[in-house]
Amino acid sequence: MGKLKYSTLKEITYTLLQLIPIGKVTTYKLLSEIVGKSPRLIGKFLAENKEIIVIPCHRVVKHSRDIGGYSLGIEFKKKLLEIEGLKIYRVRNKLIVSKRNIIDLKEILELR
DNA sequence: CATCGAACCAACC
DNA sequence: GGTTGGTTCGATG
Repeated sequence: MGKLKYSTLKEITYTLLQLIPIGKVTTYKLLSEIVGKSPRLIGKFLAENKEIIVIPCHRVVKHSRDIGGYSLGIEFKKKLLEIEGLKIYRVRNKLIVSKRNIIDLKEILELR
């Protein structure tokens, strides 16, 4: 996805988020590979997300499986994910999601 | 395993 | 031009 403006890329990212099933998460990196921008920028898009309800930005974690950040606090993010059925482990002051819960949207979209 | 620095890229100042 | 993000990766101890 080459020459698109910031606001368009952001909308695309938000649309992709809607495709993540409840009980699954994806990562900043996997999203960045679809959008064609840096994971850092994907994080920025999510941080600017105001529609916390309709746009499920809590379903994005770091590629290291660390739960990552959340504008309403990572404890709340943890709670939301647990409500959706994910198991989250606390490993030495880090919150980790298990690998089988992480999906790559490229597979759903058949982008290969 | 923990810490660190660099790469990342558009917005904002 | 420098700083700033809900990040990542490789190097180092």
